[in-house]
Amino acid sequence: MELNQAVLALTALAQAHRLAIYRLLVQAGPAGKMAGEIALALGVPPATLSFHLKTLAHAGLVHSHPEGRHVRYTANFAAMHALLDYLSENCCGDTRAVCASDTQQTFAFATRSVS
Amino acid sequence: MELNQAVLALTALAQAHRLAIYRLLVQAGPAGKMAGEIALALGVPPATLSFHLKTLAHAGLVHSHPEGRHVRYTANFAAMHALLDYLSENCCGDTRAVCASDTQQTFAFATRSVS
DNA sequence: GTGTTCTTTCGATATTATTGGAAAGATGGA
DNA sequence: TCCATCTTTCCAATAATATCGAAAGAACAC
Repeated sequence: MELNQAVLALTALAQAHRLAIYRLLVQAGPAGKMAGEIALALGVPPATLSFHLKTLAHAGLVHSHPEGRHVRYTANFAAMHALLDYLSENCCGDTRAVCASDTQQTFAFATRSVS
Repeated sequence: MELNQAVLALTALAQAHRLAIYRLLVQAGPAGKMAGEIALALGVPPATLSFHLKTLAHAGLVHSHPEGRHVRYTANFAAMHALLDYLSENCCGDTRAVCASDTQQTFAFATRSVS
Protein backbone atom coordinates (compact mmCIF):
# COMPACT_ATOMS: atom_id res chain seq x y z
CA MET A 1 0.00 0.00 0.00
CA GLU A 2 1.20 3.49 -0.74
CA LEU A 3 0.70 6.65 1.24
CA ASN A 4 -1.96 8.20 -0.98
CA GLN A 5 -4.12 5.09 -0.89
CA ALA A 6 -3.79 4.94 2.88
CA VAL A 7 -4.78 8.61 3.18
CA LEU A 8 -7.80 7.91 1.00
CA ALA A 9 -8.91 5.05 3.23
CA LEU A 10 -8.26 6.96 6.44
CA THR A 11 -10.11 10.01 5.10
CA ALA A 12 -13.06 7.77 4.33
CA LEU A 13 -13.12 6.49 7.91
CA ALA A 14 -12.49 9.89 9.49
CA GLN A 15 -16.09 11.01 9.56
CA ALA A 16 -18.69 10.02 12.14
CA HIS A 17 -21.37 8.85 9.72
CA ARG A 18 -18.93 6.92 7.58
CA LEU A 19 -17.20 5.30 10.52
CA ALA A 20 -20.59 4.22 11.87
CA ILE A 21 -21.53 2.84 8.46
CA TYR A 22 -18.26 0.99 8.14
CA ARG A 23 -18.49 -0.54 11.59
CA LEU A 24 -22.05 -1.62 10.91
CA LEU A 25 -20.84 -3.41 7.79
CA VAL A 26 -17.87 -4.97 9.60
CA GLN A 27 -20.25 -6.34 12.21
CA ALA A 28 -22.64 -7.55 9.53
CA GLY A 29 -19.90 -9.66 7.99
CA PRO A 30 -19.94 -10.86 4.37
CA ALA A 31 -23.74 -10.68 4.27
CA GLY A 32 -23.47 -6.91 4.47
CA LYS A 33 -26.51 -4.67 4.50
CA MET A 34 -28.83 -2.98 2.05
CA ALA A 35 -28.51 0.79 1.71
CA GLY A 36 -32.00 1.13 3.14
CA GLU A 37 -31.12 -0.96 6.19
CA ILE A 38 -28.14 1.26 6.84
CA ALA A 39 -30.26 4.39 6.52
CA LEU A 40 -32.77 2.94 8.96
CA ALA A 41 -30.12 1.84 11.44
CA LEU A 42 -28.27 5.14 11.48
CA GLY A 43 -30.99 7.68 10.70
CA VAL A 44 -29.12 9.34 7.84
CA PRO A 45 -31.07 11.04 4.99
CA PRO A 46 -30.85 9.18 1.64
CA ALA A 47 -28.80 11.79 -0.20
CA THR A 48 -26.34 12.08 2.65
CA LEU A 49 -26.03 8.32 3.00
CA SER A 50 -25.41 7.88 -0.69
CA PHE A 51 -22.69 10.51 -0.58
CA HIS A 52 -20.91 8.70 2.24
CA LEU A 53 -21.31 5.23 0.76
CA LYS A 54 -19.79 6.50 -2.45
CA THR A 55 -16.85 7.89 -0.51
CA LEU A 56 -16.30 4.56 1.27
CA ALA A 57 -16.57 2.64 -1.99
CA HIS A 58 -14.17 4.98 -3.77
CA ALA A 59 -11.65 4.37 -1.00
CA GLY A 60 -12.07 0.63 -1.55
CA LEU A 61 -13.34 0.00 1.97
CA VAL A 62 -16.72 -1.31 0.90
CA HIS A 63 -18.14 -3.11 -2.11
CA SER A 64 -21.59 -2.60 -3.59
CA HIS A 65 -23.72 -5.25 -5.25
CA PRO A 66 -27.01 -4.24 -6.90
CA GLU A 67 -29.86 -6.64 -6.17
CA GLY A 68 -32.95 -5.56 -7.97
CA ARG A 69 -33.75 -2.09 -6.84
CA HIS A 70 -31.74 -2.58 -3.64
CA VAL A 71 -27.99 -2.25 -3.28
CA ARG A 72 -26.10 -4.47 -0.88
CA TYR A 73 -22.98 -3.02 0.70
CA THR A 74 -20.27 -5.16 2.28
CA ALA A 75 -17.05 -4.33 4.11
CA ASN A 76 -13.84 -5.07 2.23
CA PHE A 77 -11.85 -6.89 4.88
CA ALA A 78 -8.75 -7.23 2.75
CA ALA A 79 -8.56 -3.46 2.33
CA MET A 80 -8.72 -2.92 6.08
CA HIS A 81 -6.08 -5.58 6.59
CA ALA A 82 -3.78 -3.78 4.14
CA LEU A 83 -4.34 -0.47 5.87
CA LEU A 84 -3.46 -1.88 9.28
CA ASP A 85 -0.33 -3.49 7.89
CA TYR A 86 0.67 -0.17 6.40
CA LEU A 87 0.24 1.65 9.69
CA SER A 88 2.42 -0.82 11.57
CA GLU A 89 5.03 -1.22 8.85
CA ASN A 90 8.60 -1.22 10.15
CA CYS A 91 7.31 -0.59 13.64
CA CYS A 92 10.22 0.44 15.88
CA GLY A 93 12.60 -0.52 13.12
CA ASP A 94 11.31 -4.09 13.56
CA THR A 95 12.71 -4.57 17.04
CA ARG A 96 9.47 -5.76 18.48
CA ALA A 97 10.70 -5.94 22.07
CA VAL A 98 11.19 -2.22 22.10
CA CYS A 99 7.59 -1.65 21.03
CA ALA A 100 6.35 -3.93 23.79
CA SER A 101 8.34 -2.17 26.48
CA ASP A 102 6.74 1.10 25.59
CA THR A 103 3.29 0.50 26.95
CA GLN A 104 2.66 -2.75 28.83
CA GLN A 105 0.86 -3.78 25.65
CA THR A 106 2.49 -5.45 22.74
CA PHE A 107 2.21 -3.54 19.52
CA ALA A 108 0.67 -6.77 18.51
CA PHE A 109 -0.76 -6.01 15.13
CA ALA A 110 2.80 -6.27 13.90
CA THR A 111 2.59 -9.97 14.74
CA ARG A 112 -0.38 -10.73 12.56
CA SER A 113 0.06 -13.22 9.79
CA VAL A 114 0.63 -11.41 6.55
CA SER A 115 -1.23 -12.13 3.33
CA MET B 1 -13.01 3.80 22.70
CA GLU B 2 -15.97 5.80 21.54
CA LEU B 3 -16.84 6.94 18.06
CA ASN B 4 -15.85 10.57 18.45
CA GLN B 5 -12.42 9.70 19.77
CA ALA B 6 -11.91 7.27 16.90
CA VAL B 7 -12.95 9.92 14.39
CA LEU B 8 -10.48 12.32 15.96
CA ALA B 9 -7.64 9.81 15.62
CA LEU B 10 -8.60 8.84 12.07
CA THR B 11 -8.90 12.49 11.05
CA ALA B 12 -5.42 13.07 12.41
CA LEU B 13 -4.04 10.24 10.28
CA ALA B 14 -6.05 11.16 7.18
CA GLN B 15 -3.63 13.72 5.84
CA ALA B 16 -0.49 13.00 3.86
CA HIS B 17 1.91 15.05 5.97
CA ARG B 18 0.50 13.78 9.24
CA LEU B 19 0.48 10.16 8.12
CA ALA B 20 4.09 10.50 7.04
CA ILE B 21 4.98 12.08 10.38
CA TYR B 22 3.16 9.37 12.28
CA ARG B 23 4.82 6.56 10.35
CA LEU B 24 8.20 8.14 10.87
CA LEU B 25 7.56 8.16 14.61
CA VAL B 26 6.26 4.58 14.62
CA GLN B 27 9.41 3.48 12.85
CA ALA B 28 11.55 5.53 15.23
CA GLY B 29 10.10 3.62 18.19
CA PRO B 30 10.08 4.97 21.75
CA ALA B 31 13.13 7.13 21.04
CA GLY B 32 10.96 9.24 18.79
CA LYS B 33 12.32 12.24 16.92
CA MET B 34 12.89 15.93 17.49
CA ALA B 35 10.59 18.32 15.67
CA GLY B 36 13.56 19.57 13.68
CA GLU B 37 14.51 16.05 12.60
CA ILE B 38 10.98 15.49 11.36
CA ALA B 39 11.04 18.76 9.44
CA LEU B 40 14.34 17.80 7.87
CA ALA B 41 13.18 14.28 6.98
CA LEU B 42 9.91 15.39 5.40
CA GLY B 43 10.67 18.87 4.11
CA VAL B 44 7.73 20.57 5.78
CA PRO B 45 7.91 24.28 6.76
CA PRO B 46 8.07 24.91 10.52
CA ALA B 47 4.65 26.51 10.90
CA THR B 48 2.99 23.76 8.89
CA LEU B 49 4.80 21.03 10.80
CA SER B 50 3.84 22.52 14.13
CA PHE B 51 0.20 22.66 13.04
CA HIS B 52 0.22 18.98 12.11
CA LEU B 53 2.09 17.86 15.23
CA LYS B 54 -0.44 19.69 17.34
CA THR B 55 -3.24 17.91 15.51
CA LEU B 56 -1.63 14.50 16.11
CA ALA B 57 -1.00 15.30 19.77
CA HIS B 58 -4.55 16.54 20.27
CA ALA B 59 -5.81 13.25 18.88
CA GLY B 60 -3.60 11.44 21.38
CA LEU B 61 -1.56 9.69 18.70
CA VAL B 62 1.75 11.25 19.68
CA HIS B 63 3.31 12.58 22.86
CA SER B 64 5.64 15.56 23.11
CA HIS B 65 8.50 15.95 25.57
CA PRO B 66 10.39 19.26 25.70
CA GLU B 67 14.16 18.83 25.97
CA GLY B 68 15.81 22.17 26.23
CA ARG B 69 14.86 24.13 23.17
CA HIS B 70 14.05 20.96 21.28
CA VAL B 71 10.84 18.97 21.50
CA ARG B 72 10.87 15.22 21.19
CA TYR B 73 7.81 13.59 19.67
CA THR B 74 6.98 9.91 20.13
CA ALA B 75 4.20 7.71 18.79
CA ASN B 76 1.57 6.61 21.31
CA PHE B 77 1.38 2.91 20.58
CA ALA B 78 -1.42 2.28 23.05
CA ALA B 79 -3.65 4.79 21.25
CA MET B 80 -3.11 3.06 17.93
CA HIS B 81 -3.83 -0.28 19.53
CA ALA B 82 -7.12 1.04 20.89
CA LEU B 83 -8.06 2.42 17.49
CA LEU B 84 -7.42 -0.89 15.73
CA ASP B 85 -9.44 -2.75 18.34
CA TYR B 86 -12.29 -0.33 17.82
CA LEU B 87 -12.27 -0.84 14.06
CA SER B 88 -12.45 -4.62 14.38
CA GLU B 89 -14.91 -4.69 17.28
CA ASN B 90 -17.61 -7.32 16.88
CA CYS B 91 -16.23 -8.23 13.50
CA CYS B 92 -18.78 -10.42 11.67
CA GLY B 93 -20.75 -10.66 14.89
CA ASP B 94 -17.73 -12.46 16.34
CA THR B 95 -18.01 -15.52 14.11
CA ARG B 96 -14.42 -15.38 13.06
CA ALA B 97 -14.67 -18.18 10.53
CA VAL B 98 -17.00 -16.10 8.43
CA CYS B 99 -14.53 -13.25 8.31
CA ALA B 100 -11.78 -15.60 7.21
CA SER B 101 -13.85 -17.07 4.42
CA ASP B 102 -14.39 -13.66 2.95
CA THR B 103 -10.94 -13.00 1.59
CA GLN B 104 -8.41 -15.83 1.88
CA GLN B 105 -6.97 -13.72 4.66
CA THR B 106 -8.01 -13.94 8.25
CA PHE B 107 -9.31 -10.72 9.67
CA ALA B 108 -6.57 -11.41 12.08
CA PHE B 109 -6.38 -8.27 14.09
CA ALA B 110 -9.48 -9.54 15.84
CA THR B 111 -7.27 -12.23 17.34
CA ARG B 112 -4.82 -9.87 18.96
CA SER B 113 -4.43 -9.99 22.68
CA VAL B 114 -6.45 -7.25 24.28
CA SER B 115 -5.05 -4.86 26.86
C1' DG C 1 -48.58 1.11 -18.67
C1' DT C 2 -49.14 3.13 -13.95
C1' DG C 3 -47.81 3.64 -9.47
C1' DT C 4 -44.61 2.42 -5.72
C1' DT C 5 -40.20 1.77 -3.77
C1' DC C 6 -35.17 2.12 -3.43
C1' DT C 7 -31.16 4.62 -4.54
C1' DT C 8 -28.46 8.06 -6.77
C1' DT C 9 -27.40 12.64 -8.81
C1' DC C 10 -27.88 17.62 -8.84
C1' DG C 11 -27.11 21.95 -6.83
C1' DA C 12 -26.66 25.46 -3.50
C1' DT C 13 -25.06 26.49 1.12
C1' DA C 14 -22.48 26.14 5.31
C1' DT C 15 -18.65 24.52 7.62
C1' DT C 16 -14.06 23.07 8.39
C1' DA C 17 -9.15 22.23 7.15
C1' DT C 18 -4.58 23.46 5.12
C1' DT C 19 -0.96 26.52 4.16
C1' DG C 20 3.20 29.24 5.27
C1' DG C 21 5.35 34.03 6.07
C1' DA C 22 6.26 36.86 9.81
C1' DA C 23 6.63 37.56 14.55
C1' DA C 24 7.07 35.95 19.23
C1' DG C 25 8.59 32.78 23.00
C1' DA C 26 12.03 30.03 25.06
C1' DT C 27 16.48 27.95 25.63
C1' DG C 28 21.51 27.53 25.49
C1' DG C 29 26.17 29.25 24.35
C1' DA C 30 29.77 32.76 24.22
C1' DT D 1 23.96 40.39 28.15
C1' DC D 2 23.61 39.36 23.33
C1' DC D 3 23.02 36.37 19.68
C1' DA D 4 21.82 32.06 17.39
C1' DT D 5 18.69 28.24 17.30
C1' DC D 6 14.41 25.65 17.81
C1' DT D 7 9.56 25.71 18.03
C1' DT D 8 5.11 27.68 18.34
C1' DT D 9 1.43 31.18 17.58
C1' DC D 10 -0.85 34.56 14.71
C1' DC D 11 -3.25 35.52 10.70
C1' DA D 12 -5.52 35.61 6.36
C1' DA D 13 -5.96 33.40 1.88
C1' DT D 14 -7.27 29.26 -0.26
C1' DA D 15 -9.22 24.77 -0.77
C1' DA D 16 -11.87 20.86 0.39
C1' DT D 17 -15.81 18.66 2.61
C1' DA D 18 -20.66 17.82 4.58
C1' DT D 19 -25.46 18.54 4.24
C1' DC D 20 -29.95 17.43 2.36
C1' DG D 21 -34.35 18.88 -0.44
C1' DA D 22 -35.83 18.03 -4.86
C1' DA D 23 -35.60 15.65 -9.00
C1' DA D 24 -34.25 11.74 -11.73
C1' DG D 25 -33.15 6.83 -12.66
C1' DA D 26 -34.14 1.97 -12.20
C1' DA D 27 -36.63 -2.08 -10.87
C1' DC D 28 -40.66 -4.53 -9.19
C1' DA D 29 -45.91 -5.40 -8.63
C1' DC D 30 -50.33 -5.15 -10.37
